[in-house]
Amino acid sequence: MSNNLSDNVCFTLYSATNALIRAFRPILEAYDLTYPQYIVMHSLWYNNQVSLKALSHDTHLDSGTLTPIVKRIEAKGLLTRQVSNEDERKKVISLTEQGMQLKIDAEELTAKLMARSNMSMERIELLRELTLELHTDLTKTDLTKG
Amino acid sequence: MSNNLSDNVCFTLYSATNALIRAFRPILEAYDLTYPQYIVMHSLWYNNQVSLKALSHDTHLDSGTLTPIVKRIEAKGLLTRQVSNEDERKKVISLTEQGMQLKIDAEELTAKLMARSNMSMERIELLRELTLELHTDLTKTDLTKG
DNA sequence: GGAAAATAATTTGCGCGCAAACTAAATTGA
DNA sequence: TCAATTTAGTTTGCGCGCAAATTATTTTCC
Repeated sequence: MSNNLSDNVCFTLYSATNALIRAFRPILEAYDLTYPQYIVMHSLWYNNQVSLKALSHDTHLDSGTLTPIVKRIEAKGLLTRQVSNEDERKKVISLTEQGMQLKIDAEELTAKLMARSNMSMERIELLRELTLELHTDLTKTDLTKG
Repeated sequence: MSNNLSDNVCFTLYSATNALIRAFRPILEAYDLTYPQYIVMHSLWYNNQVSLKALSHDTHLDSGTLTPIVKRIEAKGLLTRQVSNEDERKKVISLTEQGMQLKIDAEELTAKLMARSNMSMERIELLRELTLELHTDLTKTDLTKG
């Protein structure tokens, strides 16, 4: 007998994510990055010189989304895209010196943001586990069996 | 010492939401609605004849986002927008007969989707509470005090 | 070896999400 | 009263997110 949007987990998840990205924006603006661009940089800081496909797998962003994001980061001079020698379909995405130097202590940045919420570490960790579980389940059942 | 994106609650939240909207898409396509459009309809099904501002408050979507969404739903013939008599700045958004008839048993639709995950009811409810808490905290601390 | 299928990345089109600028109407207050 | 301020909604510009179509390269397998 739910008649309230906030009774709906899809809606609360959706709203919380929008609020989180919104709260992240001014923090990331200091680094001239959007949140998806930050995700890509974060991925590369720990896994440099990868193909777009590998980056797509790690960031959970599809190639059609990723191509323009990577191009924009390239335009800022933080990475380069070169055709692979072994396989000319592939592009090797590599951080520039500037891109490596931008490496932000990622945990600190997240911690800084999450400190704005009054949630305990335990509840934040619980949220992380639940959303990870949901994502895994939803992408597993993409066999359109439902 | 996190070096993995999935260790980051922001990322897991972001990915889970994208996956959820993606999974919702084919289900909502049968009703010719996007997820944000569905949110607006859901709000109106339980709270008809409201201003854009009231709709904005209920859906957590800002007016600049809402105006084009509402216009698109209007184009489908599911609602009307009329200038208010009392206050000519305001618009009264009202469901049409067709819009009311579209009313989907909202809980069933969400349940149908969440059934695709293997999460228990308890964990889904926990996720709802945590995301609701996070949203509340983040919008409360928008006093740019951080 | 070469046609067919698979794979990697790009492009196109559309609908958000939102900050910022704008228009128009209502309210405030000297 | 009427100028200044506030409020409601729209518009603009930009960056996603993604499905679908496209291009180019590689692999498969006869």
